[in-house]
Amino acid sequence: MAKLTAIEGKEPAGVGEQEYTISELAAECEVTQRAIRFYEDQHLLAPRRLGQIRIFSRRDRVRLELILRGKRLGFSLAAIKEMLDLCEVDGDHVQQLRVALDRGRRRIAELVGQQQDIASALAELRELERHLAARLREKGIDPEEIVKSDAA
Amino acid sequence: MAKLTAIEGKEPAGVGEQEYTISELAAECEVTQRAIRFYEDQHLLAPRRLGQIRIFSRRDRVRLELILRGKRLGFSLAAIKEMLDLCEVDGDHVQQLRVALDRGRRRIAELVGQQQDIASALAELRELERHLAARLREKGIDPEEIVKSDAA
DNA sequence: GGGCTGATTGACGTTAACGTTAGAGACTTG
DNA sequence: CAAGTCTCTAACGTTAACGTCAATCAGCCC
Repeated sequence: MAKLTAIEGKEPAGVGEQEYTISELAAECEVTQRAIRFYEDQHLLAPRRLGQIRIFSRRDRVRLELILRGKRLGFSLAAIKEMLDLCEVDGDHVQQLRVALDRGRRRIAELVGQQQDIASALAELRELERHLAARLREKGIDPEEIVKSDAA
Repeated sequence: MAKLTAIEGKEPAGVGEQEYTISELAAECEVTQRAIRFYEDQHLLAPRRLGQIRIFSRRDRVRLELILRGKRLGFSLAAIKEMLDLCEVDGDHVQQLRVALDRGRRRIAELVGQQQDIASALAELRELERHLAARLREKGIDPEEIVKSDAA
């Protein structure tokens, strides 16, 4: 496990400040190491280094989890990066706060638009569903009857 | 306009059944010709041919518009194709109807999931918005004040 | 019959977000 | 000390949905 043992050795004994190797982080967050390295490449993560080896802090882990959440929400990495950077505007520069607020609002507007699009798509699909179910009933067949070979 | 003139010549005089060349269709639907050819390549469209030249019917145009709508809704071309094919299950083969119904329901489930994801993303973003706005007010600044350079 | 326009078929280029070898250190263990 | 494990960088491969030439062919105009 490389130098990690050495590191953990340096720390008194226990959890101290909880750090992770890339494999640990990958396992716990259920991503590949490749993905993690890629995020670092794209400056979404910036773990500290111990020689060559990456050491991830709790903060790094939180960031990664935010990244993954963003992905599940369908955001691009670029967008996620923007939002993360945006969240870290904790300086008291008014201009920065304003820009952040503005971007956030734009994204809200985008999402509201998407919501509406999805809603209308759902309406159409449900219409289609009713149509198909009706046609099956016409043929004296129960639409709820389970069809076999239903696996992934 | 190549053979088109010849074709229109064959038709009595006017609109007859309204057909389009690829450039006309592209212009009216605001897509590139390349995209249209690509959709044909992927079997999402199948215009008739007059020699080499593609001739699009009203039905083709409707299909294209559905494709574009699907795209706006974030569906992949594969998914769109599936749905289009699905909508055209007008044969009375029970098995087909059932499969179509099943797929439709799965997609509905997916979309409902997306809706929820977006809803929670929106909740977070609105939370962030409140936070930022509050911090600006703390500094005695009106969050609604318009920021310049607001263009695209 | 030379040129312009518009259509067609390749076929390579592009972006995003990683996957997948490949080769090479670093460290532990038998 | 050799094997095994974990890590690193480098770099090419992949999918989706077209963009962007390039070369060609067909018809119309003067």
